[in-house]
Amino acid sequence: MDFKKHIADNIQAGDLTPDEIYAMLALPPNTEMGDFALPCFRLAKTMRKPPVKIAEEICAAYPKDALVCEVTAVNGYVNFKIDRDFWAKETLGTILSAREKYGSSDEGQGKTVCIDYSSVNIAKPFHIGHLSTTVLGSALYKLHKFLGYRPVGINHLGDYGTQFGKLISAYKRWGKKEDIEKGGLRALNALYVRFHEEAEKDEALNDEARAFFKKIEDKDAESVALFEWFKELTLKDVGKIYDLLDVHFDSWAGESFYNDKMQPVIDELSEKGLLVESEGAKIVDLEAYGMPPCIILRSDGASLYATRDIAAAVYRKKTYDFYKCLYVVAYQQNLHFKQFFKVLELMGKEWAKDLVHVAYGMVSLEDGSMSTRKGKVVYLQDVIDKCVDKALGIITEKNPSLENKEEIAKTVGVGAVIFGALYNNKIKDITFSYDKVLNFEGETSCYVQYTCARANSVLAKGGRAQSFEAKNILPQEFELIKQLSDFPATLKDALDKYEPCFIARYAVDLAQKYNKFYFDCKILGAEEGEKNFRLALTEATLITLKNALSLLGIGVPEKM
RNA sequence: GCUUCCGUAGUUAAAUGGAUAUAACAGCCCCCUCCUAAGGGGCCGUUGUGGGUUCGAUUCCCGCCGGGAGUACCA
Repeated sequence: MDFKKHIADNIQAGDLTPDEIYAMLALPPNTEMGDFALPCFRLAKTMRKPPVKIAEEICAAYPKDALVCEVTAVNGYVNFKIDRDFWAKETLGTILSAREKYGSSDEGQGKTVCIDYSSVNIAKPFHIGHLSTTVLGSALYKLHKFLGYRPVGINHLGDYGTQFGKLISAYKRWGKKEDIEKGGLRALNALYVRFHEEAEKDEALNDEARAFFKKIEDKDAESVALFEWFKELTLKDVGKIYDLLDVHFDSWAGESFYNDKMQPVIDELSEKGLLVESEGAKIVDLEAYGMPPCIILRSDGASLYATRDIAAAVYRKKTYDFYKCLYVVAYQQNLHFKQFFKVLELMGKEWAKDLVHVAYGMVSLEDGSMSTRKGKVVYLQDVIDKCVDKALGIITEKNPSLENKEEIAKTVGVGAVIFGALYNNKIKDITFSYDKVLNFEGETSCYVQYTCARANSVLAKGGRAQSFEAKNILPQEFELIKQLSDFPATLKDALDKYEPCFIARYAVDLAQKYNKFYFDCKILGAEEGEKNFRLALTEATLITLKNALSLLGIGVPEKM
């Protein structure tokens, strides 16, 4: 239950409504002071009294009940303490009955949210630059679903552009079918890299590439067949990665899907008088909004990615009638999104306000940025393989008799890759280093998984508590209870701010609190009543940790 | 130049405008006759700079310094 609301409803402070008081309630810096606090400084002006006095008055007037066992006024704050035994009983009861649904809600009922993420390019192997959008988007997808929304995962494939002409040109010049079948996307990418090298020496290659791209557009059988083959290879390759990361999509409508959906948009822009000619191109002037113009048609008449994105947004609104449409794309494209959102607004689409660019930071290597053209990339499959290998090594060393070592190593290794990408605020840039992802200690998914394995082991030996009572609970137990009861609020916050890292940090906090409890308090050796309570606490922790990790796409082994 | 984001221990990072700025990693030192030591504890050590708003600023506003990104026909 919402203790904060209970407190807010019982406070009389000037002419403030319970909702306003609710918003003012804060958390004291430590548990000894209290569980909730009302700072009274802002009230001083309207109530025309010193904050210390106001706090004392609110404190004296507060009607104590079974829930709120202590109210104190300290230096202008009113501190409230909730009855710990009550809190514990309430929280554990909720978790043990909700189980894998603990933390879920129906706040999103009837609301569809489109999430555009991962959006891989055809013929490019999956590298660490694609990781953030993929795991961020996937976590947001799972989170929305958990909170009752209907998410639509969209992989906006990069399947259109002159690069495919280059690829066909390169393949026809230097490629062999068997090599590609054997070497997959990496072999294909090697051809792409070679093309750029050769094109530096021979300009004519670029003309050839453009010609091949035109052939695809004109539906030339051979070129289309090659392109379809490349696409098939790509989907097979990224499909493996998606399976490992537990990532799913509902739509694979890529850029080429919108080829025939742009003309109506161009017509509409033109009808509404938004399209003007400038330097030979057709643009929407955004100077009034402090932005460079949004180019809709190039001077040669070709469309651009803004054109395509506008058409895609219109299509998505029509098809899904979304409540929100999220674009999980790096901040590099901030201006692009601001521009085409504004164009839609100017077109009179009231739903333009529901488009959200979920921007995240960039990934670079220790020796500079990545470049597919130059072949300077770190492939995600390699990173995953190394993590799984390392996990397997540690398992073999620490727990040689364990069954399913490979399976567990996979869960731990993949978890490390996902968790590493989701642990910090999404806007932070990441410098990729193997040292970092291969570290399995401290604030990591492995730490959380290990905590789960411990909890599992305790439950395997002690059994699940059939019933429990909470009496005179200890500080270590209370810290854990508080953290457990905070899970639903953490999820709501994570969704509101589009920050899956809140969930990752929550999981680490919870695991830390459990480990402290585990170290300080005997579970199996305690007397019957205490033992049952601690078993219930252990099970509730395990359930919550599993729920948290599963929202990130990370599994939990029984043993490790 | 303009727009925008970022600047917190040696490093990577937390912190709805609130009370004593929080972790992890690295380094040094403790703790398995005890439920999984992939753990727990201790030491060391932080808000770039100058103003402003505020009872109160890491957080909001302005200037400066440093870094990233973007800035018309690539996506």
